[in-house]
Amino acid sequence: MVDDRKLDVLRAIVEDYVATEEPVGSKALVERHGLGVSPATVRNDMAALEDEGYIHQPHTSAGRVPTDKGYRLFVDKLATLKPMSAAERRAIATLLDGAVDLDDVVQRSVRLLSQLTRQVAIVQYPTLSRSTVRHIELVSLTPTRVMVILILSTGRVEQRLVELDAPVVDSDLAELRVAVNQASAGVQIAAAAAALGDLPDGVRPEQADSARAIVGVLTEAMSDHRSDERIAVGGTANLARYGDFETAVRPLLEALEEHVVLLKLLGESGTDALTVRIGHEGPYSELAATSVVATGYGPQEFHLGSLGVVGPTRMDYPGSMAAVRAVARYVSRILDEGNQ
Amino acid sequence: MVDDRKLDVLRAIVEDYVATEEPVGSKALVERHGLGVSPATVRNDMAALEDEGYIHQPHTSAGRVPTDKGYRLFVDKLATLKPMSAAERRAIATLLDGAVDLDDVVQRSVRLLSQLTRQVAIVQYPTLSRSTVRHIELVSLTPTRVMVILILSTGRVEQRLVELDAPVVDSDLAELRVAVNQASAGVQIAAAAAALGDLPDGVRPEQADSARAIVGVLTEAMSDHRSDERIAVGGTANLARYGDFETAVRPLLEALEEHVVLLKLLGESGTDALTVRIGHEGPYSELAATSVVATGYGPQEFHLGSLGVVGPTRMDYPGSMAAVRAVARYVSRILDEGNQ
DNA sequence: TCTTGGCACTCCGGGTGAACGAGTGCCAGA
DNA sequence: TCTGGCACTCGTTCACCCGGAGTGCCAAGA
Repeated sequence: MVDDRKLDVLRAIVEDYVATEEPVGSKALVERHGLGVSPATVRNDMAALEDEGYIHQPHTSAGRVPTDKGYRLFVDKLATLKPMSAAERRAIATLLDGAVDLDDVVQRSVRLLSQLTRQVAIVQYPTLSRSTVRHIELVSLTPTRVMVILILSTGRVEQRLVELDAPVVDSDLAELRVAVNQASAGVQIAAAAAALGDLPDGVRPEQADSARAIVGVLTEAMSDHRSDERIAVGGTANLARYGDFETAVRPLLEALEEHVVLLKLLGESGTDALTVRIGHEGPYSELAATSVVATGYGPQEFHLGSLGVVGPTRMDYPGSMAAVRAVARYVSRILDEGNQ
Repeated sequence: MVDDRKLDVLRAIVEDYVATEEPVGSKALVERHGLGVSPATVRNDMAALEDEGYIHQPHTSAGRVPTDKGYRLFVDKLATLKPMSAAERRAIATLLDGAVDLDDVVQRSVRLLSQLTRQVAIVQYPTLSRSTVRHIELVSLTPTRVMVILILSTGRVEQRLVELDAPVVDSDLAELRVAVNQASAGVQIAAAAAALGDLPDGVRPEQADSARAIVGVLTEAMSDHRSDERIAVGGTANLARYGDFETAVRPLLEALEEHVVLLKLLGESGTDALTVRIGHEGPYSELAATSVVATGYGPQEFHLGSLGVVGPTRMDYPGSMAAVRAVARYVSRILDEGNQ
């Protein structure tokens, strides 16, 4: 049974442990929180909580430390998101409003998130796959060299250089430009890639080769999932605050190098809900000592990417959750504005 | 006086200390290197080297450790660049040749450099300021919205969105496109920005407002030094190998967050020479325990940016220097090819 | 004059053991 | 059901000691 006072005790343990980084004992607990009972009573509750697996004793006659299960209960039942202060809201607004392009939005978000939470922040660039084609531009640099520029609805711009076997004149290029834009403007990129594939058959035979080369590059750029894997990381210096280097810092540092790992951590779930993954709940056993607070972002239920923070299981969940949600909302709003 | 044998002793001390990370004593020295003299002789030499400030004793009755001055002498006089192995050369070639665009070149270079040296690698993106304008493209998205795309000789592409007060028809836009390209194509961007500034006066009055808006955005993009400060960092996980967290790892981790600091570390000197900055020789007293091996890159004496590695003063200088130089050369070559 | 073996000395690092104290579990009484 | 008391556990800290690596110096040899 989990009665109210035991929950209070658990909450107090989590809060104290997060603050002090040291196992917390019964006496300190009643002193620092106003639970109106004696240490002995708290001890009984602690024993019960330990039986049920919510807390754990590093060794006999040490204080208690929350287990992953304990944090989970705390997050699910006990934590109320810390509201952002007015100053923090202002900081978010002014910093993000100053962004000049998509890259800048992402860079600033990472920085912001890591400063707000004093944790390591990760932000996934908006994925290509869900966005639509806004415009395609063909620029002839020399008669046999064409720069292909693909502009997407998220504001992302991809450019590729194409070498043609035969020279192409400007008027032909203009025709092609119209054709590719007709085939793909406003269309989701998977569909656009398919539509473009058929295009070379429809053009005049003299143009077919050039068209094929250009369309080839375009479809490749559209299906290039390399850019789906792009991720920005910030706040690594916050790792310095962690105590145990070997079990907590080193594996995380290694994980941060591997963007594939980070993507998995963020959870490609595609859901926009705020999710908290605690210690062993995550996919990597080496990262059993770290938790992830993440959420999707994107205008109106439209999942473009994820962002979040990673840190030790002993982290300030209410604060991190609030910050992650606030930043995600703001980023979503900005992307929406740029899209109208 | 610094005779030959003393130099040999210094070299041996540096090599051993770098390998073992422990102060090296006279006995171990004669055993591991084939200096044909007795420990006692070596001790005399060590005492002399210490008097001259090249090595240092952490405490009485400990072995010797090179000082910054000692490393400096080692790098200047004693180190011969370790030639890259065939496998390493191949790895550089295949990895970098696979890059699809400028961003990719930079990303791959960081990765490569950090793997080759097992250190933290930093690569500066090619600066705008030294490059020339290859092409400017104006794309009308809606009648009052124009996407301005600036393509530079380095392959960098900058895009900006412009909101016009009055709608502009496609033929006018085409005229403008010709005008801006005539004014700036092939010109270094500082000069191009100046030339563009006069352009709005020369166009038909109806177009003047649109021209002003577009030129404004262009010149802003050209003089935007934000992108000059872009830097890629990789191999942070290699920090985990360092011993002393507080003095070596933490300050470096903090520095890595500050791209301005990194730029200063790389040395905006503008020179293409391979430079080694050892410990206190650098601009930051907090980083007295770290060294930087860096060089500029760019096609034929044309400095586009810098790249290098940072690590503890106790690092493998010959190996790092060779790797940095090899990668810089390869990157330069690739940028040159893309530029023809 | 340089090199070498010998020797006394220094000092770090690791290991041991005792005192301490924080924290616990349990029990009896309110 | 809560509380105060009490015996017990066990990690932490400190002093202390000892071994070993390494040194500086000296006197003798090349």
